[in-house]
Amino acid sequence: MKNSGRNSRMTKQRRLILEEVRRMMDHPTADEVYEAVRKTIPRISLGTVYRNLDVLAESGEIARLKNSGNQSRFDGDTSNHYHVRCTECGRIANLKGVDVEVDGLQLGAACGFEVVGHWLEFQGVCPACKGGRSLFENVKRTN
Amino acid sequence: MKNSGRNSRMTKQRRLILEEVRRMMDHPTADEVYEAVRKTIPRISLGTVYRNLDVLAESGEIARLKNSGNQSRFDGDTSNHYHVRCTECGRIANLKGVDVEVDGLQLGAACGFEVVGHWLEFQGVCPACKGGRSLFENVKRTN
DNA sequence: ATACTTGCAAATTTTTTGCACTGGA
DNA sequence: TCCAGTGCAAAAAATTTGCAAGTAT
Repeated sequence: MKNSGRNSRMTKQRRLILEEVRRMMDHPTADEVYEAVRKTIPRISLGTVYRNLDVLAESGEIARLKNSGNQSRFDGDTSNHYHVRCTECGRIANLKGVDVEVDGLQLGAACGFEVVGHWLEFQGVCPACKGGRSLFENVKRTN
Repeated sequence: MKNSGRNSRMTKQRRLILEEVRRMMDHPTADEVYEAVRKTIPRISLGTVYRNLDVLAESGEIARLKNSGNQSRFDGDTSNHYHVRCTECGRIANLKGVDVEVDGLQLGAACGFEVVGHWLEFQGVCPACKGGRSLFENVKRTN
């Protein structure tokens, strides 16, 4: 909806932000992206990061994750996959090789909407949070 | 996690907030709930509304919806159902009678998490946004 | 050259919190 | 009675925006 009909320019800020979001596999927040890109462009502003994350999400080059908190998280991997979120620490992991068949027409008949997509996310307890004595105690915890 | 092991009291503010969220079928934001309860308790504070929405969501009496924007929305209907969100106007509708079978163990094996639940939401275009000339032109638009 | 983009700062929006007082169980 | 809950106000957190200067195309 934003930026419609206009040209967009690949500035070095935008390119770096895109690269960083793609490199960071932990679904970073805007602030985490800001901290990351600052290492390369120290004078970049947080506003620029927000503006570019919006543009990139709008154009589909990155994905904005849904969340029940108040901080957006982004994913540089836009290939078809779902996520699992740890209910204990909030960590998000990718879940590939799983898909849900959606009969859009049937759903549309049920609700009156023209269904164009869906969002599926799982909740669970990650290996690190399952307990110190588990088989997964060697998994690094980031918080 | 919050309020664990302690007593909670059903004050008239908390009861009213719960009633209003249950009555409002349009998945209101905290501010919309505030405006609604103010008609009955004019001196209630926004902080109280936030605190109670948190408590009620924590105890499972209402649900906090996931979203990709920056304002939490709540649902007073905690029965098992999914949502459809309009990509044009943001309106959210309930979708009952649809369910997804989740093989938690198989998923767990795929990602290492102990899967305990899931969130599924559909995106679509609502009747009112499908266009003025559609069969749905008589559906009320709220924005 | 044009107009999209940036850095900076200020402003907005949304949510949280400290504190003294109140009231539910 | 007693401590969770409230109103109020201030603060914090998250995001957006106005503007003059910079830069991709």
